[in-house]
Amino acid sequence: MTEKIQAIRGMNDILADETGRWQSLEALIRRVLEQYGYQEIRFPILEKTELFAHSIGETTDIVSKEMYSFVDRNGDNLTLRPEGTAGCVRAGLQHSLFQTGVQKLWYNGPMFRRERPQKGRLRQFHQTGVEAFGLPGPDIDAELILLCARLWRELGLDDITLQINSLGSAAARLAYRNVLVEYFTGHKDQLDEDSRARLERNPLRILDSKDPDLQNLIANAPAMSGYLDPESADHFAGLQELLTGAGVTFTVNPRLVRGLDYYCKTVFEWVTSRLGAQGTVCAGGRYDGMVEHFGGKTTPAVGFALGMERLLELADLKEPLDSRPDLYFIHAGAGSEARAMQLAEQVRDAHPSLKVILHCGGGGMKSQFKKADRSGASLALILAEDELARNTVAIKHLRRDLPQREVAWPALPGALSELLMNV
RNA sequence: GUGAGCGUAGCUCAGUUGGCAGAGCGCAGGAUUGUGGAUCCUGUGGUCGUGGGUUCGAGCCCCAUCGCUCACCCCA
Repeated sequence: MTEKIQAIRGMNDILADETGRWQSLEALIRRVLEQYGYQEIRFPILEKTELFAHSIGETTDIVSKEMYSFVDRNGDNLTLRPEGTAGCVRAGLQHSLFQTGVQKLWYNGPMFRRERPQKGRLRQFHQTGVEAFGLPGPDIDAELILLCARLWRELGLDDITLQINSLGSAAARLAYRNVLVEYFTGHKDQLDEDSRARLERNPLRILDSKDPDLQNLIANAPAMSGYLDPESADHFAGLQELLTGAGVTFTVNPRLVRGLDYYCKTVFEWVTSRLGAQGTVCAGGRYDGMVEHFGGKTTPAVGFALGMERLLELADLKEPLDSRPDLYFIHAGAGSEARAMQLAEQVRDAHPSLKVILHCGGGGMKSQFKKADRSGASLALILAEDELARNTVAIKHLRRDLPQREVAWPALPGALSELLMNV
């Protein structure tokens, strides 16, 4: 047997019976973002590998083992984007967006990471990202968090909790890093294999470990809060004040460090316990150094990303409006098909918002009625020998107990207006 | 990359100590030659994931392999 062709592992199809829920989620998010004055930006799925390596960090798991990278025909190293922030910054830089003051941007689309798929984690997954450039204060951090809180409210999600932390300035982070290395080196015998490797490459991540044997050691580790530079400490205090004032409840989690290297100062994560092992629905933070790092002028920046698949699993979303057709046009007998097609076009001209299915594929009246019923249409239009001879169309109610009518062809659009106004 | 569980019809799943591969749903047709839904009848459906082994005989036992799922790791 020839092997059935299959999608790549972890890259799922979203079929027609699911796209309605996607559309309503996307529409809701778009509406809220526009409410806050954010504008959509679109940038490529493919970028030069160095863009991600230099922003996310060479030693992070994403860059070191999870990227879909390949060599282009001209020798360029290209990578399917594992996240959106880097591409957004690149686009902003390339088009001098950061010269003109504040930019509040959002984007939505597929991201790619070559991990082992599991619940809430795919190799191609979808994120909505929101980024704000040019604002240094905690006010914008708070606005982003309030925006998220509004989304959860609108989605009817009340079991997502907020965790925040501050990583401090680059210098403070470096100082803290040294303290941590010293501490963990002193307890090297207690560390597991992964954590020992991280001691060299990314010691902050040890704080994130879920290994139960390490929890005691981690709990006693020196906390970042003790090493914050004054400016970052003020910023963090300011953020907490704003959140409290806005009535947002949060937990300060001193071990929240996030997996991407570019974060500084504020980091935050919205978490649920309803999703198994992948409980993070939304996460982000401040990355003041990135624009400058790529050659732009010093530009403060904050952003976050939403995991669309994870959100879809949580939210009880309805199909947008009614996906069922309004009319199902049945026709039979010589000459009926061309005439029905003509009439269907006239109905579509007169009523652009109606869904009109013209029966295709032949078959008897009985089977056409069956299909009309299964389509969910509220009305059937019938054009067979009798009607054709009389220059009329019959209109039959499929959902209500009302008598069948017969109207002359020119009167069809008008008759439909009447009927649909009564529905 | 590591570990565990699961692969039988388009879908959901039965399948006894190893003995003729099944049901429901769906789809198609009919009972009713121009009228759907409820009911009844008929039909359509499969290299039992794949390859090997044990056996007179394998969906079932053994080995390998691929795929899916969940978890670790990590992350949205």
